[in-house]
Amino acid sequence: MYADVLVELKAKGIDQTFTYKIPDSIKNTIKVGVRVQVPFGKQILEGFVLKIKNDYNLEYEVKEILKQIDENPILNDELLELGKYMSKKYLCNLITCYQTMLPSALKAKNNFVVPKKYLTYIILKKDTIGKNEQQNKILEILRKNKKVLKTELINISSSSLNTLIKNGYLEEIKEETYRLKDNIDIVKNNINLTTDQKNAIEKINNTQNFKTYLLHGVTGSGKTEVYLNTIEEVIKNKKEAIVLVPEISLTPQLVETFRKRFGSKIAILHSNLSMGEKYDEWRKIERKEVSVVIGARSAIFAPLTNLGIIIIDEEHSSTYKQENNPKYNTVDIAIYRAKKHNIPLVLGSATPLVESYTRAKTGVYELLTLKNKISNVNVKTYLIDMKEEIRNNHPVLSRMLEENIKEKLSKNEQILLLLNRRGYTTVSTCKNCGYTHKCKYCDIPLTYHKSSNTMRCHYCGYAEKKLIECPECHSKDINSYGMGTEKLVEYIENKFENAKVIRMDNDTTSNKGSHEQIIKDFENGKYNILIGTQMISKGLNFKNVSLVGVISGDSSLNIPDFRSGERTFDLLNQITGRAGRFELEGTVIIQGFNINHYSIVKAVENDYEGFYNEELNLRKILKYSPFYNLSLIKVKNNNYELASIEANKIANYLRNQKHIDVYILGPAPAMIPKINNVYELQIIIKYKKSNDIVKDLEYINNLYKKNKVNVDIDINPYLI
DNA sequence: AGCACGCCGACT
DNA sequence: GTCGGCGTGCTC
Repeated sequence: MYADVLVELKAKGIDQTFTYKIPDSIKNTIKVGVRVQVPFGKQILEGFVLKIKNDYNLEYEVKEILKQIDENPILNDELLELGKYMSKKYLCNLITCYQTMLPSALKAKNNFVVPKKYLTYIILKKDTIGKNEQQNKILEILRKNKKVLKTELINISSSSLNTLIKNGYLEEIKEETYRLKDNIDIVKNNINLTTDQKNAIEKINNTQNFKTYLLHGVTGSGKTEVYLNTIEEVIKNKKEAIVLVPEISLTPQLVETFRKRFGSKIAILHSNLSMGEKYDEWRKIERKEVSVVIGARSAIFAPLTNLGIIIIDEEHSSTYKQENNPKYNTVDIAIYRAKKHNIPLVLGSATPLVESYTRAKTGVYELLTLKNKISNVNVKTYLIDMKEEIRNNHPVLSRMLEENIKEKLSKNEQILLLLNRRGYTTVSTCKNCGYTHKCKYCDIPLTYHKSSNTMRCHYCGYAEKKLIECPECHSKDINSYGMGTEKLVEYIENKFENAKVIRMDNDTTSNKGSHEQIIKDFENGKYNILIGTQMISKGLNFKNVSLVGVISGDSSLNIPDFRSGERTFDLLNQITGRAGRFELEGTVIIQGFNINHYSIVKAVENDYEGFYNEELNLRKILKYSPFYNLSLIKVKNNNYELASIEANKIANYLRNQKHIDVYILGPAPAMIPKINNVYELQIIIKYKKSNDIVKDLEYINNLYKKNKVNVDIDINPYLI
């Protein structure tokens, strides 16, 4: 017998299986989907068994499998097939697809030890009479209990314990344990549902076949309650659910709600878990100990075999698109799995993607709308034109925002300030010759970080010392412009003497648990102003917050990306929802230079439909989705000339195909033209019908598999 | 990915 | 002559 094995190497040239002989010792145990260890050239590698067969057609003798690693398949039939689908759809190696579906502990990787955690117990092997008081105490405990944690007995006397073990009366046994313990009291919630909620729940629960619902409801309209109710029904029918959220650590409050409702029936997968913790959660799923999996993007691959529903919360979030290979879109995968299981897929959002809302309007999805449940609290929103304020010598805080901060501080109420830029200053320039301090690997301006006294690149992470003099003209007159969160904190602390400010951005939340700590401290009133990047706009509900200020509400509009309008609308809509969610009267003040843009105006008016119509119109004129598909080809090399030559060849090839309704843009330098010393050129393809273009892309992808110029294709990218 | 092979320049 | 630089190709 022989096996086709897909080895762990992810080089573009090795996207194929290799045949090995199955030794007699594992003939009866080997299965498709298990990992095996194989010789490969001079190395030893791990790989997945994809096929077992009786013969092979190679003119030479094949090598033998060295050993079988897993008793049971790591990849079940559904995941095996899903990997092949992804590999084809996203033009990515099969092995990379399988590896991304699995937690690190289960990926094919030779010499990687599974991080198991054991608890050591002591059992009574042969009863005896103790030689002293301590020994008798230990023996007495073991006569009452079959097995006792070793640590408990060590507390009595470690030497007596060791003696008893040494003489064979007691035995040490190790048992694998889960790292995350849940002792959760399930709270039965008898919330009165609105008519909208009841209607949505009924529709979803009565779904007999695959169907996608778009659950459209503003913040506070009770989408979570719909999720919880439909999942309860799924569990009642002995089926399972996957719930996806953009980033678990940013939505601790939502996760808490789920834990309270489903207790230990739930597995939580997120990026802050250690490798061992992830492995444990995965095993709970495999062993059918849980029926609900909640997690970020990759939780869509949870190996549940009896799915009853898939829910994707905040479906518009860009985190659902993976930026590295395989560049999959989670919604595509969810649709694939929901079809396989013939079940409903629920996409929830207050601000759906224009594409999704269009699908709902055209009947591809079914639209379920939740109207605002919370009796309209007092929230007043103001747009401030900063051009006017600068003239009045108020370049950072408008007069109105300053007044309001003063007032809320005096009333002992809390304030959120959003500034979507971290660091201290954003650009450092020589006043004498105009030299700008840039990253030597990426060619973009470095941001000064005062807390670490370094200049940092926000793209590659490179850091160096602050310039004392200009490297070009040796002038010492270096000027720093722009304002990031670090500087805003300082500014506010100087301006308001009773301000207790805490900052929340990527720099202050990199340690495990620090995010939660900041939220807790702010909630408990240790601080009265929370300054942060867009991180503070999602999912947080603070009872005492009565003022939300957006320092630069139009900054996200300046990003040259066709979704920037959508992102701005989402960001402002979200942050606006942070004020006045409870009894307090809320004020929202949005500052900007371009405050008449429809994304800002409609966000303030909380008018999704209005925003959608404007945006759709623009997408039509500019030939973007949902009217056109988009694909992005990136050509990368550390030699610009070489990259440019190949990029032009590719663009010419595509143009020569002369497909109808296809537009080829470029090649042009990518938004960040050089990252880590590698130059990037991009070609954008806009097209109506996928078939022809997909064939061309497959051809190009194959052509460049062995080329030193790296060609990277992204089907329907989020960012361009 | 890692390793052998081979072709070319620099040097004991 | 020989050592070693790395570009190229192969691994069941």
